[in-house]
Formats: sequence, C-alpha cells, structure tokens
Amino acid sequence: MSDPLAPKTLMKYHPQKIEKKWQKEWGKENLYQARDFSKKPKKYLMVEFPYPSGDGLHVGHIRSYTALDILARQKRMEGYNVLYPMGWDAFGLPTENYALKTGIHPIKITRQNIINFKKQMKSLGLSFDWSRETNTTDPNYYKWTQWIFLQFFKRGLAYQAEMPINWCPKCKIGLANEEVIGGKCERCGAQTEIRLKKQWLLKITKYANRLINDLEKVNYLEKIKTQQINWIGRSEGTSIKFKIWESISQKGSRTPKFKQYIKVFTTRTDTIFGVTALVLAPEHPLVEKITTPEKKKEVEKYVAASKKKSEFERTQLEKEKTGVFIGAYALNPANNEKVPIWVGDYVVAAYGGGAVMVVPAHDKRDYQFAEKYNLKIKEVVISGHSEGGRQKRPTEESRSKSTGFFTNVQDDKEGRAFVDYGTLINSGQFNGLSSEEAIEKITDWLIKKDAAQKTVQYKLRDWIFSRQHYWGEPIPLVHCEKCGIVAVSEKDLPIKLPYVEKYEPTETGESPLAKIEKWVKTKCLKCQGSAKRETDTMPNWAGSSWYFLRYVDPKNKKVLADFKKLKYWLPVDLYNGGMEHTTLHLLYSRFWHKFLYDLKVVPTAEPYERRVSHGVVLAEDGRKMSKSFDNVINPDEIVRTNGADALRVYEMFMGSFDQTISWSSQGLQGCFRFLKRVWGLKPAASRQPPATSQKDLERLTHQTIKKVSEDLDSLKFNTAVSALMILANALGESKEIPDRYYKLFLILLSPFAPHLSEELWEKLGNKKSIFLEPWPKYDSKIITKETFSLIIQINGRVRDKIETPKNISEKEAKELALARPKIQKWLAGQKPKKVIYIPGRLLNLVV
RNA sequence: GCCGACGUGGCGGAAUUGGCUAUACGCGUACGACUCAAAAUCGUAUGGGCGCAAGCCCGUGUGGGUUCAACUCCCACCGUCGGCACCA
Repeated sequence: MSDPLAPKTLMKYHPQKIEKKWQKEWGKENLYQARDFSKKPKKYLMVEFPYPSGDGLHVGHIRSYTALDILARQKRMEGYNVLYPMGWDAFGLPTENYALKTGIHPIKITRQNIINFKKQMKSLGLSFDWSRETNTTDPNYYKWTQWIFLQFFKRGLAYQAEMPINWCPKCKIGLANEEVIGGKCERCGAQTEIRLKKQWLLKITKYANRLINDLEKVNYLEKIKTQQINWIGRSEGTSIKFKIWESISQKGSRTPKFKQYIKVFTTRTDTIFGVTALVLAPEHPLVEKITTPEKKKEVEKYVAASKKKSEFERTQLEKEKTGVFIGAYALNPANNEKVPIWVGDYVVAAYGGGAVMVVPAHDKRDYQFAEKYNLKIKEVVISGHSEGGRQKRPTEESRSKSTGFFTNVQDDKEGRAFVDYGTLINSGQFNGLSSEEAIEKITDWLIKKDAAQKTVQYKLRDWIFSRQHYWGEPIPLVHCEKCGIVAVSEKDLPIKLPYVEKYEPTETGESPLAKIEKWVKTKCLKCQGSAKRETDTMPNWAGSSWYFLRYVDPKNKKVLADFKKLKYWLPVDLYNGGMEHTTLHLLYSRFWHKFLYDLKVVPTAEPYERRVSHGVVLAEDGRKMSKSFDNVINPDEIVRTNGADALRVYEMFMGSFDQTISWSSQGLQGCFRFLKRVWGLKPAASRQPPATSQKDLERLTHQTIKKVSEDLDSLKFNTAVSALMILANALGESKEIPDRYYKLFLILLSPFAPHLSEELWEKLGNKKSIFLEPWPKYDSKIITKETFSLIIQINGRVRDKIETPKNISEKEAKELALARPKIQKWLAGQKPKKVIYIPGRLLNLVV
C-alpha cells in the first residue's frame, strides 16, 4: 500500500497518461513552427525523410530523429528560429511490389503507411514543423521534380543513349551500376544481367570536378568526404592511340594500312614499352569491324556469352580472366612493335573507352591474362630510386627480381607483377628515368608524335535515370514522329501519373505506362501532330534530391521555392542520416543543387553545411533487424510499456551516436528506471539544506550545464545523458532539493525527456511551457574550485594526493609532498633526482 | 585484394593538446532491507592475483620503442567490423 500521507503529486510515473496529454497540448500551441524571415538567428536541422514502408518506424529511424529533435528543442531554447521538418520519400519499388501482390493501389498504400508513420512519430514527441510536410508522390511536389528534369533536358544534360545496362529479370527494370550490389539487384536480390536498352541519363560527370572541389567548403565528416571523392574517382592520365595493322587481316595485301586506331587510357604511360597486347571490351565497336574472317565465329561466340554475364561476374578478381585473340594487330606508337589485339570481358566498356593496353610485367590483371594465354611478358620498370617515394613493397619485389623474377613465377597464381613506381629499363631513350619523370616525358613525346592526349578519367558514370515502372514520376517528354523528342510545356506540369488498375511490368521491358493508350497518346507541342508520351518514370532518387528546398516553401505554386526564403534558410545547417546514403543520395542531391545554383534558382553552391551519419541499430542478437529473423523491435510496444521518454533517453544513451550498436532491452529498462527516479525527486521551495552541501550541488549543476551543452554541440548524446544521471543521483541524495536546482535540472533534461519534464514543470506551478524557458548558462567561476587535488607521483606512479590551493608554487608543492608520511615511506630517505611539476595537475618525483 | 575504422571489466560504453593509482554512467551479478512470498523499490559490493589486515603486484588485443609519465604517440604483428569491386 502506498503512503496515505503522500500527496497526489507523488503518484507513480505513468508515461502513457502524461505523454498523450502533452502531445495534444504542444499541437495546439504551434510551438515548433518555424517562422520565415524571423529576426532570430536561423537553424535548419534536417533528418533524412523516410520511405514510408508497411513495416512502420524502425528504432534506427528513431535514433536519428530523436537526436536532432533534442538539438532542435535546445536550439529553440537558446533563441534560434529552428526549422526541423519532416516529409515522405514515397515513390519506389517496395510499395509497387506490395501493391502488385495485394491488389491495393500504391496511392492507397502510401496514404495508409504515411498515416501510420506520422502517428508513430507523434507518439514520440518529435517536434517537427508539420505545417511544412512534403510528399514526393504529391503532384504538387513532383510537378517541380519534373520541372527540374525539364531544365536538365533543355540544357542537354539529360540525354538518351543505348546503354549496356544492368537488367534485373525479376523486377523487370534497368538498374544503375550504383544500384547493383554484389551482382544482385539492390531491391529484390535477384542476379542481374547485362542488356542493351535505350535509357535516359543525367550528365552528372559534367559536375564531377566541382563535386570534388566544393567539398572543401563544407563540414562533413572526413570519411564522408573521402567516400565522395573515391566514388567520383578522378584520375589524370593519357589517352594513347594504337594504329590498327590492317594488312595482317587482309589476305593477299602486303602493304600495311593504318586508317583506324584504338584509343587506350592509362595512368601508367611509363610502362608503354612493356605493352604486349591490347584488350578490348566485348562491347567495343571495333571488335566487329577488325576481327579477321577466320576468327569471326570464335569471337562472336565469346562476345555473346559475355553479354549474358553481369558486370559483377565479369569483373571478379578471383575469377580467371578470359579472352579471345581477334586475329588483328596494332602498332605500339612508342616502339613500333606489333601487338596482338584481343577481346576480353574483364575490360569494362564504360571506363576509359573500353580498351586497355596489356602490360603483364606491371599489372596484376594483365599478368594473369598473359600467363593464361602465353603472351609475352616484358619488364620495363624495376625497383629502385623513385623520387616520388611511392614504392610500397620494394624489398620483396627487388628480391624476387634478383633471383630471376620471371623464372619462378609459374607456380605463383597470384601473379608477381611489379606494380609500384620504379626506374625504367628496356625503354629506349627513357631508360634510367623514374616512373614519375617518365610519365611526363613519354606523354609529351607521344603528344608531339600526335599519338596521345592528356585526359582525365572519372570512375563516376552518368546517372541512368529512367525506370520502366509505374510508381515514379513520369518523365515529362513527348515523342513526335516529325519533331523527335519534345519537352512538355512547363505550363502543363505536373504530368500526372494516370490512375489505373493494372500496372504490372511488361515482358518487353517497357514501362507499364506504355499499355495505357489514352495516356500515351498526345499531341506534339511543336507541330500539333500526333505524338506519344515518354513512358519511363524517374528513379526514387529524384524526389529526394531536392526535398530540403521544398520544406522552405512547401506550398508555392509559382516556383519550387521562393528565392528570398531560400536565402534566409539555406544551407541546411545540419543534415543527419544513415551511413548508407553518404555516397549516392548525397552525391545526387549535391549534383542537382549545383545545377539549380547555375540556373540561379538556389542561392548557395552547396546544400548542406554539415553532414553527420548515425550508426545502425542492430537487433538484440547482433544481427540486422528483420522479419525473417523475428528480432524486430516494435517502437509502439515500447511507447506503450515504458513510454516515449524512456525510449528517447535510451536511444541516446545506448552508445556513441555514430557507431553501430545492438539493441538491449535491459539497457532500456535502466533508462526507464532513471526517469522513475526523476519522477520521485522532491523539490522544496521552503526549507534550505545546509550551506555546504548546497555549494556542491551548485557546482555540480553548473558543471552539468556545461557538459550537456558542449556534448550536444559535438553530438555526444550518450555522455550528456550520463551527466544528467549523475546530477539526478546527487539531487536524489538530498532529501529536499532547493527548487532552483530542481528547475535547472528539468530544463536540462527537457530536450531528452520532453513529456516528463513538461509535466513536472507544470506541477511546480508554471503556467507556460518549459520549452519557452531560456537554455541555462553556466558560470565558470562556480565550476572552478579554489583548491584542487595535487597528484604526487614517484617515478610516474601516483602515491598520494593533497588538496591544495590552486596557485601553489613548485617549491611549496614539493615541501608539502615531502612532509607526507606516505611519500617519505616511498622515498626511503632518497633525494629526488628530478622533479616535474605541472601547475594545477601534479608533482612527479624521480628517484 | 584495396580503402577506412576499431580492439578498454561478465555486457553497452567513459576517459585521448600524454598527467586526478583507467573502467564515469548504465546493465548484469551477489548479498542485505521491505514482503507470507514474488515483482517493484532502496542499500552495499563488484578488473585479476597475493594477504587476517595494512597493503603490494599485474592489468586498456600481442610484442617492442619514445617519455619523468602511454588506453592516448611511434614500429611490427594478431584480430574484428564497415565500405568498394579487375578503374588500366
């Protein structure tokens, strides 16, 4: 039985009751609405908007949303005009697949899922500004996605090309290389294959350089920058022309002709004297033209076979390299040697022109290839003084060289190519040069002979932008028999997705939209003749590439967002999301933003000032949460049993924000207990505790203000919570807490556990929300004591501590130390040889 | 294979311009209080070894090194995790 004398305020902590109450209350007051052009300084905080799946909110989402919610609440209390919006990235395959399975229309499913997500978010007390909610599937939103596409098209940055694309036979959809994970479709997991298909592409490569250079302007985590740079993969090299020795292929003809040539890209021009073959990708246009008649059958068979393989299969390093000699030869422009031309599927068509020069002695892949087909191996670089100093393993390589490098490699399947920079041999006039020098000099020499060009290559490829699916933004173009491809008038946007019953993918690989004749048939804008709509749709990356702009002005009908408003709010000050989005999504949205910047539609060159990523939340068993493992944590259930505040506090306390972590139900209970203890703290306005203990409490409170404020700035939420726990423990020790410390504690706790804090705040008799209180400031005078504990070490080991005044001198410290019996014991009569004194820290006596 | 990170109690994790006898905070565990009992709650203890005790010694993956002083810096090795995929 409970204490009959206890007042009503000391009832048990029932989060369920107070949380609903305050969520309603906050909703009424519009506390979280951001004001355009407010005189307060602005702060734009953003989390990645979710894909509203049928599974509902994942506890990983909550980690991210809560973290920035805490910052948003704190920044408001610090006097900022905070924009913390939320929206829905709702186009995409899972919804479409689910719709196909159940027969419910994607529009309906999306609507239901959004309702559920929103309900869940509200039950967590997240302070989003719901008046700015956006949805990528809303025609008023995708009108502007289509508008942006039209600008790309009008400026020649959207183009069609017949592309060898990854084809997912299950989803019946073309995938960008970026979407193929391990040779498998990113979405459904089916093995992909290569197909040729006419596709829309966006010329992201035009922005490659700026996408690298402008990283200097922003504050991303270093590893995120590195990821972006590596993905773009800029490399400077040389494109070398190898003339084709055509006479060899023509029986009877004796005089060699060199009408055509093969362009080969290399970063290792210094190895050109070691070239012993060329290999073309199976897709290379010259393969068909220069293959000799007697080789034709064999080559065709090989090319056909390799087309069936996915890029992943073809490019496995472990896999044996295969190829076929096509009967033709080329001329090495450096030494006029005749080298055989092969076709091999380990060469990637889309990179460097789809042709490589084979230098077996200095490239691992080439070495493997040469070994298999008995090509010549010619050594042209040896280990030695290299001015660049880029040699990675000189000892091993030089040893193998001196003991007969190529005689004993037969049994070494790894290949022992010397791939580092070194000194040139067997390279005519360039012998003796370092690789670095040789690259420059040989390139210049070849350029003079008109046999080479300096070029920059990027790993980054243009973004394949069409999807043959229903649930995406229609591409706003029209195909006219007379005029070709014509842009839809901007006035006619949005081109709405037709509402139909059937939207199954077609066997032909065409979009389901192609079957809807009424929709497809239209008029050409130019000649008024009959025309057909483009039936491909956009990938779901499209809508998410610019949503942060729409939050600024979500209802604008004239432009995608008002320029003045953009100028007020941009850039996004802090953008948080999953590590898995730090290459593709981040790159794509930066690309779109730069394009819009060039059009003077947006005021900044970069969209996000600071980007951080949070770690994944794994299941309790350390595996990924998944229905099939039956280990998914349902947030609704936790809110029901322990309350949103406990869930929030636990998600912040569980570990370092950026690190992967396993869920722990017991950890959650610990945080729930913490809140229960907070609930039970008893403030007392009247009686004051003894002055001394009050002083300690005052100091601890100010220390906590400092700690929590600084930890929030550096996103160290876990240690901020721990500081709050320490303060709560101290408050719990004093029977009656002076109410100003109690209040300060509640304010510090409020961003983390908003409902509980608001409730307790109200119980104190406050009429206004705790979130209208200013964020407290600490007094550094109160934090610092006049005394400190001086560490006394002997030979670097701590042997004693003395509480001394701050400004004690070395001499005084030494005298104090030597007077201590403990120290005398350790010294055993010896005199210190050396004394190290760090003021305010320690005294070390060396004997 | 390449790139990046990391390695601290039974567990999640603190502490790194080198310096408060590393392990804050939380979990777990043990014992105790309350209870007929359990749950909840509260209290105490909790890295290892030796010791009755005072105390001493060893301890941040392993082995070396720099330093008065190393979880923190350097070298080598072992291990774990993440990302990428023959980029010429």
